[in-house]
Amino acid sequence: MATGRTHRPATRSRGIPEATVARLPLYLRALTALSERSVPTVSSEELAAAAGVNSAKLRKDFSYLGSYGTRGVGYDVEYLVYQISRELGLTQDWPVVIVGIGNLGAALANYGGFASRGFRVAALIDADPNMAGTPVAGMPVQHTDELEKIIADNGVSIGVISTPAGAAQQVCDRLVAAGVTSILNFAPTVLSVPDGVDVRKVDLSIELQILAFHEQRKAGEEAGAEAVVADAVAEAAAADVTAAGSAAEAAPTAARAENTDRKGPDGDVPAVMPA
Amino acid sequence: MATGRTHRPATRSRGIPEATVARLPLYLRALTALSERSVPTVSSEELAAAAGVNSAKLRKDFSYLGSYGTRGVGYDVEYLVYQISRELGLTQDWPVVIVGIGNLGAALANYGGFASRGFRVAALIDADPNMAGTPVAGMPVQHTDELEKIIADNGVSIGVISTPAGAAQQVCDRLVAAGVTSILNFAPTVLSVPDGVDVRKVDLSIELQILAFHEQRKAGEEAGAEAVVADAVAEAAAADVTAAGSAAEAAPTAARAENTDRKGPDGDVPAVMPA
DNA sequence: CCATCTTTGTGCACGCGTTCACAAAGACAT
DNA sequence: ATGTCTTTGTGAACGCGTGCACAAAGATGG
Repeated sequence: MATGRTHRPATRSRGIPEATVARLPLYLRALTALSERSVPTVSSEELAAAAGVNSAKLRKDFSYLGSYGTRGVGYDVEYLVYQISRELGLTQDWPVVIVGIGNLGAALANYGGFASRGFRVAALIDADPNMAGTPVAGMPVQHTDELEKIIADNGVSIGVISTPAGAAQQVCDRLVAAGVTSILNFAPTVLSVPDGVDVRKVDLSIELQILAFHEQRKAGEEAGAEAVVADAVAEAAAADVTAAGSAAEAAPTAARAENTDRKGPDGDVPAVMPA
Repeated sequence: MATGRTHRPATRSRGIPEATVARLPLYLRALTALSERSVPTVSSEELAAAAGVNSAKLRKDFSYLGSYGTRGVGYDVEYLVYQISRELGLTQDWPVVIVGIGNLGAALANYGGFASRGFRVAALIDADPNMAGTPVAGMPVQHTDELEKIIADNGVSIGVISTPAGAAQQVCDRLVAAGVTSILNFAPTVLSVPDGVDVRKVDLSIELQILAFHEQRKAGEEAGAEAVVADAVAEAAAADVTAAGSAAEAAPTAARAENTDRKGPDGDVPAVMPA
């Protein structure tokens, strides 16, 4: 059992900060695009713009990899592509299994971004016997019973879980027992894994919820609470930060602009509301 | 404002740290599960374990929302569910459009996690005329031409982009022009948006690349790096992952269509091109 | 009503990540 | 060669996030 401990001791990596590692794929993509356009060199400023980050951050990130730039010129695109690929371990071929071939699993199987980056889908696995043999993305789906054998035969160390939440932990346990040490989890569940196994989580609904939070904040700043008329967004250059009266939202009485704006900096206290 | 400008003002949200907001959905999920099991109260320790975080962190997170706990007892599950839902803006209904109904778009349309959390798929939009009318997830796909009208009619403020990379920026521009102010982007591209618009990115291949990095590090550590010393590894079984030439080892039957050399299926060419 | 026990809420310290600003390094022109 | 100009690489400051440790608050039992 042993729940809990799902976190990573992580950052013990050889010098390279976790935040930097997370950005390397971003740089790599931008560099690949430049490479395809036969651009020979690129400055930190240009590359940073293409990757959507700060140039100083980019330079510092690269400094962890070594001094691959030339002052006064910039970075050699091809060379940098190679260095980052090597650092990320993409110069080798990573066999990957996808477990749970529903809509999402099928989407992942068809996703081109994998094959083009050193990943190879070694097998598609599903628990539904009726799916066995069905071709998805030009590859027959195999039954869960074969899981251990598939992993052993292909030397798979990375697994993708796109099953329903209820099956995720069980699948995870089997993957780990079979030798998988890195898992990308799409199921909305917290997975428990032993030390030494990395888990990364992608949760679609969480991302949306975070957006909703900001959206609500934006709407609240500008007008009342309720989703009044879907008014065309006028230039809300108001630029003020009226502390949202979120507490008052319980009583949605149209949009009261007047509504006091006392309380400047401090957070708004819920005040009432019986405990 | 031209292009560029991808940075976000970030934590300008008066009060609740961004990191905390990102965890609220996690707590909410755990609490919902408890609620369904009719658990009346929960301690920070228990809830933290269920959510996979540190209990101190959880308490601090909740402290930003207010003092909703009872010392010596814990938190009232139902009450906390309500408070977090309200804070995240999930007590209202958020109409969402999904643009790009390929494999991934279809998966998103079918994803139950949306409807159960205050999100409602208002429309599915695709540029392919042949898809128009085709039912996906019990809803007819509509053509891109209808985009502006759909957004206006439904008061949509959140858009999901699951198109190929090449079309993403264009779709994004249209969404924003039509009034969308929050975007969840699945296309492997950096989107440029004006201030006031939030963009969150979910990139499948980036996550895998990060895993590959750690995987490589693990393998390298164990094998003793480049040390020439002929170490007699007893448990060499797990080390075979490092074998670089393992590509030919499996050689699955299915011919992998065309080579991935030139242009990746995801086509990450366009990207940015300022000036 | 008091003592004890449980659990929250938070002050504080620490470390990571970000950003600024600038000296060093090299290209390039003269 | 020398000066100028561009761009890298990084020292240092700052801010955010995390986790510890503990006092305050309230429940519970006598």
